[in-house]
Amino acid sequence: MKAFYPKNGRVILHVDMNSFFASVEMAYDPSLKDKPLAVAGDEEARKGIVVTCSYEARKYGVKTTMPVWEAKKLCPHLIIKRPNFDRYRNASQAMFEILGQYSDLVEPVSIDEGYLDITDSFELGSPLEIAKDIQKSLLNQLDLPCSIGIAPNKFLAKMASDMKKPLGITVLRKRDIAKVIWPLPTVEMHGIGDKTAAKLSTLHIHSIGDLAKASDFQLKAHLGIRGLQLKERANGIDTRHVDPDAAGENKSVGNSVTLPKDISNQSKLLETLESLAESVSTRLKKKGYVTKNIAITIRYHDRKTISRGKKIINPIVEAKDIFLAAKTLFLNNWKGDPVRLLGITGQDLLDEDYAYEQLNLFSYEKAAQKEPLYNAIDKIKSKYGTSILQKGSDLQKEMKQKKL
DNA sequence: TCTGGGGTCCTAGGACCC
DNA sequence: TCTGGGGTCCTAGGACCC
Repeated sequence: MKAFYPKNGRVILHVDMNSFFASVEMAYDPSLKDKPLAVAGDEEARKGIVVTCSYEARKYGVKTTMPVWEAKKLCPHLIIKRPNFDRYRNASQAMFEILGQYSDLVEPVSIDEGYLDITDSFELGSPLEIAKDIQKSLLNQLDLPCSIGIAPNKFLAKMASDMKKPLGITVLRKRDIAKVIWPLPTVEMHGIGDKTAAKLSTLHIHSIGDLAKASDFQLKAHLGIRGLQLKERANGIDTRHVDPDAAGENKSVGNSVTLPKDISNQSKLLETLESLAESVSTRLKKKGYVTKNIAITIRYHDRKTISRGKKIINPIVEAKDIFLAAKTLFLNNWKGDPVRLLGITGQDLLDEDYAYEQLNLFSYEKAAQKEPLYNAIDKIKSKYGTSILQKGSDLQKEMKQKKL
């Protein structure tokens, strides 16, 4: 096991829960076990899409994102369950608690997968022993199956966890890359989707091995710097660290709904925006953010989707403020066509604590007590008025200019 | 009979400034 | 007639992932 890995190298696990939502439903109701099960939304409300399905259902060709009517055609006795996200979040939390017992370096990637850096967990056993133990714990304690990849970096660990499902454990060493990874078509690579695969095809790059040997010049010309990064990955190079703090911070918070029917009635659409503003506000508050940028999404009858956003000087979080911003954007951009989906997203998030600090820092009372720094602030205050919280960033700029 | 909802990252063009 | 070149910020869209 010492030979497993070069000095100064790392041992990274990628833990990927198998058909997570369906597995959680089965753990919750064991009578569903060994049956073809799909978690999907309501067809009547135009949300009839398979979100996840059991391996039993996959045998019939049922796949994620497949419309329910199509899935039922392939598998007439398919059992459909509505998604229950609270249930999945709870299961996810329990899962990460278990992972945390094996390393301090756990990075959640999504609700059902995460990376562990177990380089310093050698006292718990060899990497393979640790992986087996994790898999067993998740199965025994939560009744949830997973696949695990073991590799010297994140990319290879991710590729490895994909290779045996369900309940697989795959070790992928650098020296295995040419034999195991290179024969795969490019679209199998994490980070390459249909569009990029098609583009690569026109360059006569079909397998991951082709990509690994492709010319930098050509890749850069057609895919930009991303092309060069993909080539590195294809060669098994990935220097990203497992960062336990990476998750938990949001860059944006948004909600969207597909309407049960296309709507062109303005007041009905505004009602929808209002309720979206409510949920975005609630979620921002729960996560402790305020936002400086509101964007709306409109999808039309023909699925053409546009987004329109606007930076806001004064950070907001209240539903009425979010609604006002969204409403303005909507009325400025909507020409009356039937709408299929509406969404609101807060991007450019700011910690509410930070915003609160700004309030304290610039509050008149505190400022007045401190000389001479705050004399200048006083002047700025009289210029900007009393809504200090909102003007925090402007004040900061001005203070910077005055070298305060 | 089609085609959800939550995100992240990257790019390209225009405005604006020096 | 001719009309630089960076740098930054903002906006919109696209690709990808689960």
